[in-house]
Amino acid sequence: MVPDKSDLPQGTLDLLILQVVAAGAIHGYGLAQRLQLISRDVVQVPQGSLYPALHRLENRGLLTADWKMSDTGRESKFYRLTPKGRKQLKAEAASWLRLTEAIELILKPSGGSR
Amino acid sequence: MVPDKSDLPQGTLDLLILQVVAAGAIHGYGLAQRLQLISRDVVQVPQGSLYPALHRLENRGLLTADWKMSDTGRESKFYRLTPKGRKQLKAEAASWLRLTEAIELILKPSGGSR
DNA sequence: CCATACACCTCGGTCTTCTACATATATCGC
DNA sequence: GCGATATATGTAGAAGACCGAGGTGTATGG
Repeated sequence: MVPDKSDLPQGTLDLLILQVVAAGAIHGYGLAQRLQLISRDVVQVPQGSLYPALHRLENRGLLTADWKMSDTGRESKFYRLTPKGRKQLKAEAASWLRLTEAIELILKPSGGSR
Repeated sequence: MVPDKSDLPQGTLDLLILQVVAAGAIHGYGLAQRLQLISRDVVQVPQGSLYPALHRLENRGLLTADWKMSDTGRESKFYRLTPKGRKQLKAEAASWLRLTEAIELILKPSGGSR
């Protein structure tokens, strides 16, 4: 029994999507499964969050998509990173790291500078 | 020159406030300064986020406040944790840890189980 | 007396996220 | 053949968090 699924803070979903898509073209449904698998059920993306997020990223020019047959014989939309998306992924990953380190400083009091 | 201030993902502000208040009664203005100091300018809480957040936490019964003189001679509202707030802090800190670990798994591909 | 730092507050817009609903195809068991 | 389930996509509406901009007032230093 996994503790509980935690809702994602805003912005992090974009980062996770970009990261998974960076590993290879994938369709939305599979992406959600993959996130859940890798995170050991901690990250569970509801469809009502997933698809709007994908459309946002596509509209912002970070992803491109084309319809193909999935290996189950159904039509699905495969997403790939654009160069702009790759750049954005880099920026967001760095930003995430900077933020988590800062929060770590606050959560674990140590050398509280002065 | 610090890279750039990053906007806080929703929910994390509550966690940070609870954590700082847990270290001792403090007023809003000082709390914002303290967060900025400890995080080395990464976390900068605008007042338009700060005060609504404090009111939310107070309404939810996680904080209590009373007016006192600050050491500069002005009236200010000093916040303290309630028992409920302490419990909530624990829960949110654990949740944050679980989430960051899960995201780490996604961001740094390694043993991607199967 | 004026600017700055301290200290509080609200309003309105923007954005994300989630719940719920809606649609369609392939496959498996019966 | 038929119904249930898994696959796969999507929209609509509501809730909520965050932030920019604005507003109030006091103390202090020049």
